[in-house]
Amino acid sequence: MSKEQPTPTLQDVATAAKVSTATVSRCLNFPDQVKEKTRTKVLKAIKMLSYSPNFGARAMASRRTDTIGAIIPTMGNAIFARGLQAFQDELHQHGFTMLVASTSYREDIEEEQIRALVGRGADALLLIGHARSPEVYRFLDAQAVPALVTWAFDASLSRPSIGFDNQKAMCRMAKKVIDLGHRNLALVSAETILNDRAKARQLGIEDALVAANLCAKTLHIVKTTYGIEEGATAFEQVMKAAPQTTAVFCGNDVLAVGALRKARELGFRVPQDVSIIGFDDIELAEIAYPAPTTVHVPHREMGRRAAEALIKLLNEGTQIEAVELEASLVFRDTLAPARN
Amino acid sequence: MSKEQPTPTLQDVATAAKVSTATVSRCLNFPDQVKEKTRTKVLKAIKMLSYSPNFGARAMASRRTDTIGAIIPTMGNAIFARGLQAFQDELHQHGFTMLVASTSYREDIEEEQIRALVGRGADALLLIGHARSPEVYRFLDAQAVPALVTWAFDASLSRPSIGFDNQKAMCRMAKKVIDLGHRNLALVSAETILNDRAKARQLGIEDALVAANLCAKTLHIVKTTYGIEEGATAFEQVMKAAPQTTAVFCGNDVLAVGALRKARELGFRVPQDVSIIGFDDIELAEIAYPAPTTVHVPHREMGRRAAEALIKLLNEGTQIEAVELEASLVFRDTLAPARN
DNA sequence: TAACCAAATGCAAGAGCTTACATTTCTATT
DNA sequence: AATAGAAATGTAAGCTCTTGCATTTGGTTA
Repeated sequence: MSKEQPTPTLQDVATAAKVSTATVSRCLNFPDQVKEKTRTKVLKAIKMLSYSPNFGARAMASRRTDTIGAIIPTMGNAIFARGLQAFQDELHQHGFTMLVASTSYREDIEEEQIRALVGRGADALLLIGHARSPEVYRFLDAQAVPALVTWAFDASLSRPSIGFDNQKAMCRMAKKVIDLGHRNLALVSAETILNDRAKARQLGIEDALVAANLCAKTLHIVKTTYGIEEGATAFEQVMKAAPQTTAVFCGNDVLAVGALRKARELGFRVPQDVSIIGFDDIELAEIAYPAPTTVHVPHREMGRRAAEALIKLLNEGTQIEAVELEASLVFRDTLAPARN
Repeated sequence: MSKEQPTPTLQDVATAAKVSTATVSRCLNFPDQVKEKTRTKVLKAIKMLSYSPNFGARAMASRRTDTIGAIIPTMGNAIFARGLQAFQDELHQHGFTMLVASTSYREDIEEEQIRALVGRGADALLLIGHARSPEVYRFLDAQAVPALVTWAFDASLSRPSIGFDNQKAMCRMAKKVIDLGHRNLALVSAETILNDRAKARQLGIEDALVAANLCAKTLHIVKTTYGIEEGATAFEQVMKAAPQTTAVFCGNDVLAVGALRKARELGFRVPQDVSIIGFDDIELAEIAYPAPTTVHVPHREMGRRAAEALIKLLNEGTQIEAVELEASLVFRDTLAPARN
């Protein structure tokens, strides 16, 4: 290890600049409280020693970190990336830092990461979806760390969320599909136990079926994990188990793109033989061929607004107010009237 | 603000459990040094108070954080995501935490992020590419924070890196392309000033040209920023400015996919009219149509190895040894012999 | 020139944890 | 039953900063 020469501290800088630690500290935090000449001296010492403040000590002494944590299911794809980037940009502009952690869609890891970020002094947290154990929320309350839920919106919950109504959006899409004559619907979905967005999307389709006087039970559901390959496999399963299917909904675009590829491989013409519908409208969707019909999620807007709300809360104590954004339907080339 | 009830501290737990703070601390860090009965008592108090250790304080007292920082250009796409995920998985298995920050390919932000992560107590850093100012390296040295470079490999540099030789890999690919009769090559590339990977890839093509007794100057280069749309636009520019081009290299798959789409839109048949070659072999490449020929980068392997090396360095003081991995050429459907 | 006041700086008390060392409590041995 | 030695627990110093309050400096004014 190279821990020989200890890293320089505030004290070292103070000594080198022949001032007190308080002055150095003020130099860093409130530059205009210190005289030009002193400041120059201190800055020189800092540069000379390559000093960098110890964040932990600072956080402890000042009781704030200007850090906001974001905990997302995965960074392995673009679903959250775009919104997160917007979130980060907004934070950065206001002098906040973002810390990201991912959970691989696992509840235990999420809890671990929440604790890790809180322990690291995150002043607030960005969370995806509402579904998590009450204990986690209790913990957040005990630590007095505000948490904002995004990628979902549910006015019935007391926790504020900034997002859109997954169920309503998917229901609208499903109604269109049903209008086009489709009666044998299938859904390739992520596990819905811990994923309220996936669950809501499923319910949305079922709502549409019921609204059209069809039986919700007729929706053929295949659960799978996340990934293009998984989407492909699931599509094959669907068509094997329910060959009469004319429209396959996918819980997200990644699955949809996999399904699309497999459809082509299996010789299905899309959309003539079978329609495929995605969700999210991520970059992937732009380049898939044929271009997938999907539900556009206002990622950037969501990220930006979430950051805005959190910053306001932290700086001014303004309570977060829930915001429902609109998801829109994007009709491209993978949806057509049902065959025959 | 809800900062009224202060968050519980070690001391609070100690009081609640009627033991000393030392015992609580040991309960958390060396559970088997404390008697079963005491531990139960303490754990109960912890749960009751929803206590969570303050990371900063712990780091300060114990002088280590078990945290490794990763600084990548962007999380907006899959290029770094996969390798990072592998990196993270490996770290997690060994009890380390990863902190990610992104730079939007900007040098000033990178420096800021390096300071932020070091300040936050990262025990080590993962960096992408070699290109950065000597001052940054001086800073890292002064702070005694080891940094490992990946996504690039250059044996001539003293800093160890774990990656592959971008130049060599691209050169191999370019040779194949030239062998297929292509003489009018173009390259759509990211800005190369601050991006040594992009630069190396360009040099690789030029090497191949020279090796084939062609003039390196004949390579028509269009610089652009990152993105599918940007790739599309750049492709159009290329074909407008140099219509005789028969093979378009792209600095990465994202650009390639954009180029591919635009080619289709403009009525070019790929690969009959024009060949398009990507780099990275990310997920995107799997679903693009036609499937792009590209250079496969061993992302996961790179991430895993980097984590391994860093952990060994931190735990055992073993110096990092540079590792050159092999990138492989993946021939798919967007490369064919030059027309006429 | 004395007196006053604001601006600049210094002093020292924490902030929440770990850990070396000291002390107490058990267990096992005689 | 007494006691050595191990195991468990406690005490308190120290990690690096920030900040309220005290002190010094220096410029104005009378």
